[in-house]
Amino acid sequence: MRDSTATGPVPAQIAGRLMAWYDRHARALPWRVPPGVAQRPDPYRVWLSEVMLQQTTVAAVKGYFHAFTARWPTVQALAAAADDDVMAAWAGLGYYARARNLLKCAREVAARGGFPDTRAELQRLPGIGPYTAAAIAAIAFDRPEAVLDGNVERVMARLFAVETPLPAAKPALTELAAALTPLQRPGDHAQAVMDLGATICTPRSPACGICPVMAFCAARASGIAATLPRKTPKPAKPLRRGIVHVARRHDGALLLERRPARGLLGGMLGWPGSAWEETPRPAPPLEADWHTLEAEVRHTFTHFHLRLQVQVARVPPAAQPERGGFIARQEFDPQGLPTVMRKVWSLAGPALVD
DNA sequence: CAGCCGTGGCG
DNA sequence: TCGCCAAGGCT
Repeated sequence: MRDSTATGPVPAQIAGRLMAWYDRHARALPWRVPPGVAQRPDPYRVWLSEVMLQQTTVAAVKGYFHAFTARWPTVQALAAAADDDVMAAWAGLGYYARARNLLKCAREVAARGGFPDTRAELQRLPGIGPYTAAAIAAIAFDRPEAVLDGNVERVMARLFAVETPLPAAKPALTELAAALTPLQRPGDHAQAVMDLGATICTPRSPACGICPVMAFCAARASGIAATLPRKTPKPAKPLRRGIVHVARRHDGALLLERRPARGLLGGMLGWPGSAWEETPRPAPPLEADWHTLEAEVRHTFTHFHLRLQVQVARVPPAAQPERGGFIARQEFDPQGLPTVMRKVWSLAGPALVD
């Protein structure tokens, strides 16, 4: 539902310019039906791509999208997948709550016989918030819903010279985006604004000279385009430290532990170790002759920097760990680990070679 | 509702 | 090297 439409002369002109530009310059993307093709995209592929694209770049998503759609071509297939297989397939993409919610959502959708086709119903599903619900409704079901993501926020802030910093400006930007959304081809309009933000109206050094709506842009007119949108400064990231333990049994098996379902790296496999805090206390998963590696692993999460000390040990076949379990060398695939754990393996693996 | 939640690329 | 940023959602 919108409280306004693109009926005013200026919004209609802007939307028209955007659509004409999109018809000529739309990027070819694996989940996208090109403009002008009279065919609705598969809601499953729209949903999957939109969830993967949450706070994630197109380049990072492409490979995962191909892997998922090849292995699970339908929402029914994904709904029937094993949890651990989906988590391992998602490994490296980040924000692992998305993968957990993806499975929950797939199972709800499969059980009800398909995706709902309205924004309100879509938003009741796990992992689908205001943005994703609007995007699926507009792109897959041709509903005139306005999407508001980081790209749209930036384009609206500049077009209409909104100087209020985010997140306070969000309601105003939402209204502007809704006022610009046309009743015809709302899905293409949404993708046009996002494409514009991704390729021309970029965060730094926007290419205003080739922008299809330059003539309408208030920020461009006053020379402040590159300074918008304003944002309230974020606090600095603190440094946390940790100690991880990589145990290799004589038969090659490796000691791994599945992390708690919620929280950081929730539900993912990892190496056992200490908590990550200012001054961690060692927490070896079993008694062994631990050897500390010289190099540390450095990694940055959303809200803190991490430095990990890595300890390795070879342990006898009868070793009984207090936490985690041994995984046979042949079943171990570092690609199924989150990136920080892959970094640990890249140091520990060579140190444990026979 | 503000804090939590990954990762990689870029300037 | 470092901070910013990306097709946000959950609690």
